[in-house]
Amino acid sequence: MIDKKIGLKIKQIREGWGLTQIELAEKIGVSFQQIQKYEKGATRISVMRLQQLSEAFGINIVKFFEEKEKTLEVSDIALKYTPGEDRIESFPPLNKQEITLLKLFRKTRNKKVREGIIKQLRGIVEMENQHKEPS
Amino acid sequence: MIDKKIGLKIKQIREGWGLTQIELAEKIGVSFQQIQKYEKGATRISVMRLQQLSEAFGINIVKFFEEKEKTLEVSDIALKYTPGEDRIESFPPLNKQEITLLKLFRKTRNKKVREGIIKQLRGIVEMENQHKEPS
DNA sequence: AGTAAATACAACCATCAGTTGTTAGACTTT
DNA sequence: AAAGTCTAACAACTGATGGTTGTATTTACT
Repeated sequence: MIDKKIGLKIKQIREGWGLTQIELAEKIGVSFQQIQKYEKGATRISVMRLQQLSEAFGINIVKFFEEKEKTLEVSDIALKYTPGEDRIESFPPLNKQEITLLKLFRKTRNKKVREGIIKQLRGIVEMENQHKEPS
Repeated sequence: MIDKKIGLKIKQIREGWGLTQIELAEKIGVSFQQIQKYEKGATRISVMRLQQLSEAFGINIVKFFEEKEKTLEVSDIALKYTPGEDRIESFPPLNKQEITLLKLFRKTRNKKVREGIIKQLRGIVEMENQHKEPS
């Protein structure tokens, strides 16, 4: 019962952080299938694991026990986001540049443009990696 | 490590409540020897057990994680990720596309690239607006 | 100092946390 | 649209350990 709640919380935070199960698993040193079990509440989570998870996420461990979502203070940034799309509750802390990026990204209502930007970024990242360490 | 801390906490609270290991054990349905292991930190404590213990004691589960009397609070959120930069905690939830964007954006270590992307986006947005409603 | 309690220590056992393997779906690329 | 890649779900297996029982100390009260 409680493991299910915690598991859901883990999943929410992980997705909010933009991590895959695999990435998270590597961070705390278990298989990604085991992460799945945690998220599903299929196995009992030990306090130790919770501790590791909280470190991986960079949050305080008690966050896992907060019942309802500590509502997010949206006010300060105030930009319209399409309220109908599926959104993820928890998210990584953003710096100012990233916020600027997101605000602009959300301003353009052109789907093609957004996809193009992402594709472009993907190409750049790939290029950087190839340049740095050719496997 | 953490199990030892928690175990000590359990012992302290139990003694504070004036319970014997046997009494506590009966309350949560394990042998008193197992309680000993918890208190010594000899076995990993599961979140479920902690939950049961918190109910037996009639306290909130997060009490087990309080370091000292000092209440540690929200401030310690995730600054370890990029120490130095100032980060903002709250932001409207991100959808999947936006998370993809952020992940890519963070992958590129090149400052010029990031600035370029933003500049480009800014231009696009401006163009869109002019095209739609010429003042 | 005897005995009844609470706690500590040890050895064993059965479960289940964690592994590997496979499959299915969601996106990208050609 | 087919092929390749990445992510997540599902299954079967196994070793570690959570949990048990048994015995030995310690503590405390008469």
